[in-house]
Amino acid sequence: MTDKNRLFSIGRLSKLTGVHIQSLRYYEKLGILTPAYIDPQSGYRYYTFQQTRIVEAIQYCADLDIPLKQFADFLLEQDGQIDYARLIEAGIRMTNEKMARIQKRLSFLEYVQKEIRHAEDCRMHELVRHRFPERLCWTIPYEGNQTEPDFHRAVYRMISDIEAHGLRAGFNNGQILLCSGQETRSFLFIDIRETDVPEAAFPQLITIPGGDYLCSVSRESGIRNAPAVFPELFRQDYEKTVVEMELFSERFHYAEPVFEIRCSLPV
Amino acid sequence: MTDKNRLFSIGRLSKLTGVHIQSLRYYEKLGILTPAYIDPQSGYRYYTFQQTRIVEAIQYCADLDIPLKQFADFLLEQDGQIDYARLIEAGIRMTNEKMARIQKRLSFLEYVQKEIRHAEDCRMHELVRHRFPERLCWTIPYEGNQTEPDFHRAVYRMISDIEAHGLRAGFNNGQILLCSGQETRSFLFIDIRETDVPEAAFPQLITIPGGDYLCSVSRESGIRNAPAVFPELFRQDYEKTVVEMELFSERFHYAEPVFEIRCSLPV
DNA sequence: GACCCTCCCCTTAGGGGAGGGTC
DNA sequence: GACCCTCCCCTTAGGGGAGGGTC
Repeated sequence: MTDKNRLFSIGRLSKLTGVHIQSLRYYEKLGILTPAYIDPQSGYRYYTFQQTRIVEAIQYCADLDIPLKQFADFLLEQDGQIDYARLIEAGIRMTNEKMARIQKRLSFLEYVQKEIRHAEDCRMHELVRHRFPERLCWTIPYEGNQTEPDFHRAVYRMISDIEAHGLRAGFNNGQILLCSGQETRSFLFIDIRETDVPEAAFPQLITIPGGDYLCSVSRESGIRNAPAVFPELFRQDYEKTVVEMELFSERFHYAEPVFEIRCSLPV
Repeated sequence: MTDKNRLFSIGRLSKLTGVHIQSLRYYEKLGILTPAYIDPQSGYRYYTFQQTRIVEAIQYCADLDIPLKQFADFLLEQDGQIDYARLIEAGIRMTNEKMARIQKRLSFLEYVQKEIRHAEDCRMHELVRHRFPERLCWTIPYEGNQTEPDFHRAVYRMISDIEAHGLRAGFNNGQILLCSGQETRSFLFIDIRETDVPEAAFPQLITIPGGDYLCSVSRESGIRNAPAVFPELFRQDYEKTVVEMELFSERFHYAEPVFEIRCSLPV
């Protein structure tokens, strides 16, 4: 009935397209590639040369992580036609979106890499000068240091607060000291992931100013020792921001955290 | 024995990190996130605050499609440490590779989109002038047209030949006519995917020259009619390349293919 | 002898329960 | 009452067979 000279067996189609035989059978199962003819005796599948196009198109989808079931949307009503224009259009759109997502992750990785290099730097030298961007943080008043049992309870409470206010906690947390004249206020902080929240939205939000800081490493947590760590800076009278965080580390054991203390320089 | 105040239940860790409880249990199963403490009575899992870092790192891997089992490679021998430097380095490398792959696919999609637009153009107008890049093709001498049963057999033979010579067939195939003076040679062709193969590598390889072509659409295959399709060009005496291919189509049914015939213009 | 068939089990990174103890 | 436990079954796009007919 059918001119088998013009048809290809599944193995030949596989060779033609470079797609595995099992995949072709799987496409049939999904209903997106029906053989042109199936021998009723042997069950052998036969395909037309033109069906190579459909196989290619399916490959694009798989490559682009378009779910194959969705591929049926690109087959026009009349049997066998592919709406290439829409398929390609969707493909280009999804590819661009994916590129943007990956680009974002890449920037993040590069940011963390910078953090690591800074940490290395801090361990190598007594005092390191480094420029930091400003950072929006959620805070609560806190005295004491980061090794007391209270610290974890307070951090957990802050996280709950942040979530309760519809924000998301970031990766950085620690203590801040805001020193202006005789007055010194001490806080715990966690940075906020959203960048488009205005500082004025909640009274708990504080912006840690960007700019140059002097950094020093310590095995012990104690932000109140800042004047002893940075005597020259504390001899000068200006509004200081002091930050203490656990040092980003790929070297030291978590059970023995290392702390970094930073003090803003006069502008 | 353990100070539970400093530990987080699985639900709290889940909230802290934004990772599902099931995922955390799955990570334990894989051996990449062992709870700091498991209550022997209840089986409840407890985690330290520091383990949030490990969860984050696992998330980077999952995001980057790094197999999670491989994540163990980034945990240093001494329990609990993450080799962030290597992890980030691998992450950046893999991300860049992925970007390159996606970029390649995007260029391909854009190429196909151009093909579609050209096809549209051809259907709208009697004659279309279009510039094509040169293309390396595998050929065999062939008379007759693309609707004869011989055509498919010949195409299949060509594909086998191409594979046998270690090359890969591309998506374009059809007929070429090389007209120089009185002499006219007729071939079947399939384009070659590799771009760095020299034409001289095999006698079957022919480069279809790039440049401006006049294009016309026909419901029937018949490259030998070229003089009737392009009478003005055939009145002029220059070396012509005539190409006939199935028109790239998202409109017409495969059972009724449409053909495009192209003739190179004088330089 | 190479090709093709139909089962059937396995992979990754979890998601969605059911049924039953625990904080 | 909210939280956590252990099974158990399901997902995508196939890969790798076993055992048995077909070109």
